[in-house]
Amino acid sequence: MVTYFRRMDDDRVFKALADPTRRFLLDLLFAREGRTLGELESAVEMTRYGVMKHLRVLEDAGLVITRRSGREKFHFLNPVPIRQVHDRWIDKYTERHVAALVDLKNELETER
Amino acid sequence: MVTYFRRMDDDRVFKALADPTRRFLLDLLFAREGRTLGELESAVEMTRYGVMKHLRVLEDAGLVITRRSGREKFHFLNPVPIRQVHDRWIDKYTERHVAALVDLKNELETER
DNA sequence: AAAATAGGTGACCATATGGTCACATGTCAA
DNA sequence: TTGACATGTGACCATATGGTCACCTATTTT
Repeated sequence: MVTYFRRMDDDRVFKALADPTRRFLLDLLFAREGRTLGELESAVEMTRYGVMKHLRVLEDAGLVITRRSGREKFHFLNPVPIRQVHDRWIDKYTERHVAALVDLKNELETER
Repeated sequence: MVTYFRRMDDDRVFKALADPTRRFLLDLLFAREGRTLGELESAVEMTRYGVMKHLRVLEDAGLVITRRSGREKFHFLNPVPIRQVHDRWIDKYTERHVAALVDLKNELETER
């Protein structure tokens, strides 16, 4: 029960990952970092305000890091919180097995 | 945009992880697997129905696997979807660096 | 067979969340 | 310095989500 409350902090990370649009924004930044709001906006079927709100959520969660330059704001993906999610439920010992299993699954699925 | 829609499937995994109670249930199963509903219920301040609903969501997402025996139902943690989340935004090359960084962070924080 | 135990369903309600709009600020170019 | 560009804010609304309750089924025990 202690854990229950202590962990409430990373609520923001999981809440941020819960929305498909936000995950897609992370995908875009994963493919190529340093994008501006306008650039991201054009990739999603949504108004600028919606995208901004999503980016705000991602930034608050620490999943996206920004850097301003003049009137532009560049967005970068931060993988650290993702790794922490991983480490929460996959310990060092089982990691090898699980990773191998997932890799195998991917191979089998792409082979077809 | 293709990715955007193709990935809609794992919506369930992220939605499942979005709730603190569900994450706590995963913590409980991570600590010791094979728990029954009644056992999990007593660890959370919530009615049995709430816990059941959460377990259902976790099961639908594939994060929890169950096995019935008589009138009891045992719950087990499945780490595979967690690993898939990891692999989506952390590639093989940066994994080493990120993992080392997170480990270092943990050391520094527990040292104090 | 009756009672107790373990789990399950559908409806219901308060609140949280995603998305848009009107309006506003700061920066660059002509 | 005027206009265009890039990003920001607060209010607002429809829908999704978490939690409870009344009621129900299946299995074990006495």
